Amino acid sequence: MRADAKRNRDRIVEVAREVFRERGYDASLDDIAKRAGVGPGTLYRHFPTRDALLDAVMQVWVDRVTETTDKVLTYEGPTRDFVVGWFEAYVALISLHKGGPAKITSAMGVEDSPIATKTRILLGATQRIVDHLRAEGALRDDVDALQLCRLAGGVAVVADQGGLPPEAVRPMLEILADGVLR
Amino acid sequence: MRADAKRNRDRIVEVAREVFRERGYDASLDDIAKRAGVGPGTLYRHFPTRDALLDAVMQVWVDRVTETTDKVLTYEGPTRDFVVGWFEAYVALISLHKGGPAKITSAMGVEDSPIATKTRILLGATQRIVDHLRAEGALRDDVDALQLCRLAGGVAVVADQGGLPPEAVRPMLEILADGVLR
DNA sequence: TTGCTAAACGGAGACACTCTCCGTATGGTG
DNA sequence: CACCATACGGAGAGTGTCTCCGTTTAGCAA
Repeated sequence: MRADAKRNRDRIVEVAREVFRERGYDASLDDIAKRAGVGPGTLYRHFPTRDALLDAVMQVWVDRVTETTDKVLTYEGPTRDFVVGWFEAYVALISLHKGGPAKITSAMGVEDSPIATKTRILLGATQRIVDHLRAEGALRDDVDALQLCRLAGGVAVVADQGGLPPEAVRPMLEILADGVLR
Repeated sequence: MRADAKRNRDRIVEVAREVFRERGYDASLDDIAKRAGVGPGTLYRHFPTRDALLDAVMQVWVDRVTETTDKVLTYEGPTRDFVVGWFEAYVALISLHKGGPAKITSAMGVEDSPIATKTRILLGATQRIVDHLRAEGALRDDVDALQLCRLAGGVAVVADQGGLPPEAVRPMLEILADGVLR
């Protein structure tokens, strides 16, 4: 890749990250291009679809998922709190910008989604949590990581779209936790 | 209201119902106007916003909610099945057209929403279910109707946006049921 | 350094959707 | 049957998406 191309690409991603956070996932792409000081053509060449851009924006985020999972896994205490803790972390991870939860959760389990890379990473992280719980024999047999992602994702979507405060979200996550544990 | 006005209004609602079901809540309003054989101005005069139109489209649906609730309440059998039954009915009710679950669930509990009438009806129906469960002492104390709507709504959103089949939805509703019961 | 070319740029503009304004048409009434 | 409040509908402004293509430039080879 040519140096100028890389420079522009990076700049677009950086601007997009800000704009998505400020204005949500629906922000105008031409506007992002303008703010990045490039023409719309340049933006669309680098990122043919909105999802492609989102995918790039989220690259940094990938590392955070692993970190967060590591941290949650060190928790020593009641299993229920452990699960609720994971759910809260999960919701926070997918709620980085408005519209994120819906985007991610509806792509969950869909192999050919444009953001499949990202959902696979989340699923992998959740699988680690599931394995941990299975080892303790604390999880219901008929529950898998995909379901956990969808359930917590559902709550996150509702919270995101309805603008719910954390104190309204936690009780719902507790209900989920009680539902998935033995 | 003048006769021609009423005729046009009814026709628009009828067409909108079809189009929303076929194409989802994002369908073009000008297109609906065209299909109804009226100008965009006419559509927008009758329904200043997309939500106003949706509200009109859903009027019939209101009756169905009450009916369905009545029916669910006659069920005699295990409490868990009763709750799962209600959740399934709830999800079906709000999934009449694509995008419906998100629209309804994010408006849930928001007083000044354009579709507040509809969410209040759903909330009322769910309250009847909650009362029934309370009488049996089967429900957790810290759970209310609003939470139930949001939880089931979350699952419905995920199912709707991800195109999940019923057999993927039911287990999640069972988990919810186990979470909310004592 | 210079010249060449593939790669990249960027903006004009086609297309689509939303929503409004206003000249025209008409139903209902006195 | 004449009047006019009510309703119609389409032209068009505003905004966003996305493409095409003429212009520019980075990077390399001589």
